[in-house]
Amino acid sequence: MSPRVGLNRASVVEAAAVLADEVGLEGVTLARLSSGLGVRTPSLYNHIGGLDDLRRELALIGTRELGERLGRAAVGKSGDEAVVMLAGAYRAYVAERPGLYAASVRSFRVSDPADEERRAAEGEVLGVVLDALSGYGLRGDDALHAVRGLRSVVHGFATLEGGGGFRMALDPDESFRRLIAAFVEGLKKKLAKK
Amino acid sequence: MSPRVGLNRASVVEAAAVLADEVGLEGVTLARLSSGLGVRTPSLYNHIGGLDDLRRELALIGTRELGERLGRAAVGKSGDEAVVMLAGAYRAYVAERPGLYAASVRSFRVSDPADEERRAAEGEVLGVVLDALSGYGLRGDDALHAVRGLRSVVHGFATLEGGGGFRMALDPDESFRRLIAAFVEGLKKKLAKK
DNA sequence: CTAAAATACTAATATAATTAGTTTAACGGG
DNA sequence: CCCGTTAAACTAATTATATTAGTATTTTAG
Repeated sequence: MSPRVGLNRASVVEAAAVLADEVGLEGVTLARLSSGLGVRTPSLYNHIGGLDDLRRELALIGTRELGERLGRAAVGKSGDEAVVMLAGAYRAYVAERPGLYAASVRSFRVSDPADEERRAAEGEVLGVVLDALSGYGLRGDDALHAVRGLRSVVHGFATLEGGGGFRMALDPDESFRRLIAAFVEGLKKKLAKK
Repeated sequence: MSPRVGLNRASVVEAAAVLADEVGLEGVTLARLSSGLGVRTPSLYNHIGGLDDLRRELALIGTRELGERLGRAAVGKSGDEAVVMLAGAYRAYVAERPGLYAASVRSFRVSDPADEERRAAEGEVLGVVLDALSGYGLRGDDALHAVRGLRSVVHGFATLEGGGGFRMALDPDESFRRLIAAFVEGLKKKLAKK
């Protein structure tokens, strides 16, 4: 139809991100993507290296966006409030951009341990959470255990929720509020003593 | 080569389960499966309805096996000990049969809400966890919120761990121990008062 | 204005799922 | 024991996907 549709790497990746959020990460095929962009499939190879490259880019965007959201949510907060805000922002991001989040979760440590960009992006996220937990006086490994715990809690809840894992009848907001409250409480009690 | 290899539905599904644990759920293709079984791909259709049917079967087995493990882990226990054993058994199952667990997580509520077998299997799991939490005196919605919380915590940790989401340096057993301890502590503190 | 680079294309290959239709082994009733 | 039905394997063909190679054409740079 049209010579020169005007694609570039950024627009292709952005379209893929939208698609991922709409139909799930598994639903992102080059055929579907190219069709939506009004182009034949091989034309995408002028802008991306292939499906793996595209997925890596989605993962990177997902991790970075998550880091930004968390950073903004925690700014100026400390202690329990910081954790609650962080958790809420994390959950909200998973709900808003499920495809990008799913891409970000596939760890580069499996696919390509030498990927420094992804390592750095994850390091950013870790830093934000460590900062938010600084008010509890945790040091070294204690802080890292706490970060793992918080991430597990929120990731677990958000992915089960997004995947339809909860029966509808019970308000998920309330479940989440209680879960975070319990974690915060346990953090203070347990990590103080051990 | 050989007429009558001697397949049946159970043996095909079992081979698929082994494959899923080895190469991941996404790696389970009918081509790979049939090749491993010494048969041409279309022959599998004599035993299963197709890839969707196979995945549903894996999900069902995963949910049921998880339920059995949890039931055995919690038997005779109560209170904190029951929760700790439950959590440990859950995490161990995810580590041992990651493919089956991944299949079980894809909720039937999305793919086929009318699937009564899967609903029942998930109900079994829920029942086991509710029983284990009975010692905390939680009733009705309070108990359901607590189950959601516990499941989120353990699912989150186990899937992040299995997906390579943790940096190697820090002992995951210790992270897990602390997380469950914190959750249990928070459960008592927070769910008593609200 | 022209040469080079970039972008889109067609054509072709390989893998995968699925359906249709065929062959043949196994098994049960006479 | 034989024959016919059933079940389990097969080949062939269709559709969808990713990917590579090679071509044409538009845009851009000098």
